[in-house]
Amino acid sequence: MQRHLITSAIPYINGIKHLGNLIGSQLPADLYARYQRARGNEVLFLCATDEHGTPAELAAAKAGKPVAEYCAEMHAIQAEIAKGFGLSFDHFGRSSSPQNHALTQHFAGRLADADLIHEVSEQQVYSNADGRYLPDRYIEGTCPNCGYDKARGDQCENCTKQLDPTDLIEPRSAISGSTDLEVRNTKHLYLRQSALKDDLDAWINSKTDWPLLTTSIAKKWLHDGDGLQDRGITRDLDWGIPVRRGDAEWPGMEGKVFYVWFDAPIEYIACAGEWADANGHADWECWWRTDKGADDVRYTQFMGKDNVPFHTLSFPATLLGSGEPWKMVDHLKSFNYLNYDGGQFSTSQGRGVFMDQALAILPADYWRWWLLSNCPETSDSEFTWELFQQGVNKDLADVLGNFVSRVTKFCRSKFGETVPAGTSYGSREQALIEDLDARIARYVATMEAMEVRKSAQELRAIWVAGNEYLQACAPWTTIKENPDAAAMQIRMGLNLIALYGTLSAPFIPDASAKMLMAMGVEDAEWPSDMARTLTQLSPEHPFTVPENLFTKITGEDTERWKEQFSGTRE
RNA sequence: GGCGCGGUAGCUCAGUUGGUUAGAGCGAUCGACUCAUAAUCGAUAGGUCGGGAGUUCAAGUCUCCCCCACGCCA
Repeated sequence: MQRHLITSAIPYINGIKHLGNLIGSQLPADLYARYQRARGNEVLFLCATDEHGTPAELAAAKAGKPVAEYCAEMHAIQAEIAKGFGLSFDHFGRSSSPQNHALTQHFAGRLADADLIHEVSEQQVYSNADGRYLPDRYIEGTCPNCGYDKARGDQCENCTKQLDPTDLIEPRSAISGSTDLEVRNTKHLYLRQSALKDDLDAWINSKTDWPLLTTSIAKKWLHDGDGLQDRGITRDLDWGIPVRRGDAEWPGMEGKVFYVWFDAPIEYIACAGEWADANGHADWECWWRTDKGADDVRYTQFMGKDNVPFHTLSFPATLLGSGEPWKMVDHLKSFNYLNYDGGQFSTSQGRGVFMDQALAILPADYWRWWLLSNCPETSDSEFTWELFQQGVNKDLADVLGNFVSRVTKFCRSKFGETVPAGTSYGSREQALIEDLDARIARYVATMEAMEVRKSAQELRAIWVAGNEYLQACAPWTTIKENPDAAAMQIRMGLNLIALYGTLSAPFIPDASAKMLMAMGVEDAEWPSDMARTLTQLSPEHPFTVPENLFTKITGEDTERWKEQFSGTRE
């Protein structure tokens, strides 16, 4: 039995994520986790909300709530929606957890001991009216590059130029609007990533089987220009993990917190601690410390391409720099972007379909199937309502749903609601068994390789094989001449439904559960021997005719949704 | 401006280390079937693989130049 540690990039707390976020990490991670569990492997699948930083504070202020309260509420909402999509996290944690506080401070202490952290004096804008520093998005003003008058301290949303707060023309506080600002000197901690450049380079170069997208981004950051740059890991904010050196105070750092990018990936580890505490497991380090049992763990991370630098460089720098035997990622699967109807999905602009809206109009399986079978693996991919309608109707309703329907209804009307006996399997059935053995071997190979689109194609081909079989043996004709042969053919059909229920579960868990329940299969085993699997439902075994598994999406539906989602949210 | 990923049938995409007549699904057309969610199954049509030059016995697949789209950075 293998042990799989699987993490999905942790979504930011300030609002509900859109379908692009979903397919960019959480959904493929869930596919892989469900598949590995189905294969009988031990899986720890972790995700969390990323709760610190300026956007969380601003969103809380906008909602008129204390930031801690806001985050707790948003976490609960995101957790509920994740459940709605069937995301099978073993734990959905929070980067604001006490476990992450302790661990983040621990890492900072270790890094400081290793002389990998240094102090830098820099200029920051202080607001006299607000009585605080104004980092990043807390300050607004006119962009020196394009003249946009609502540019933020970290970036101009209009021309996308990266800015420093001191660059802004006519700066003002984003909190109070006050222009009573002054520039002060303040000290911040920097992680000396540059000192770890060679270690990181060697580590990346050892990953020869990683996607090109992943390694090329990492190598670019390592070698471009002056090479890997040191990064500030502290901020002048109230909301965050207080800067401490392990258990000790950090002189000169009073009132400061760690910057969100530093503590967020550490939450992958802390989340295991949260999981252990929540479930009464004493031992979470067996998943994360190679000196405590994690040396046989295979660790896979899933994320969108924008997250690759943090996962290939910054977080590994934290782990390597600590000098402790932490488990490093074995495989990093990254994704491109899903576009919405010719443009981008956008959280800040409210453009596209958001997770709660998606669940309000259709069940999770519809989205899971379409998103996974069209997931942006090799390049950006496109969501349009027409493509969505086409894919769902053809694949789910016509190929799979209708197969279940035609087999079960034919059986009920001709033989009743128990599996008919009939003759033994003949040469046509033998050929089907061999064909399915080969197809499932390919399905397994692509799933192991995390080739999501190809896996979906193989699975679909397995569904089609059922229709081909049925069409070829035509039990509705056979029954007139040879009822026993027709009974056998339908027995095969029912067994195929049970097989599909097992194989399809990673993609469409709800429909799969319905198939298995209708066939009266209690605990489905992954098929290793097709001849045995396709006789698991023996004569006399009772079954039920399920409701149609999938309802088709109509042209009126897509017209309505296109209209409904054409504007921006809120 | 620099860098990155792409540009393959109407649409969405596969094409391993260069090697027989370039593949799949959808859509289209025709046919079969009638158990089923007007579903299914089969067949056919459709591409000078963005453009040009080069290397090679042989290039969608390697090299160079150019064009286009997207992204990141300055």
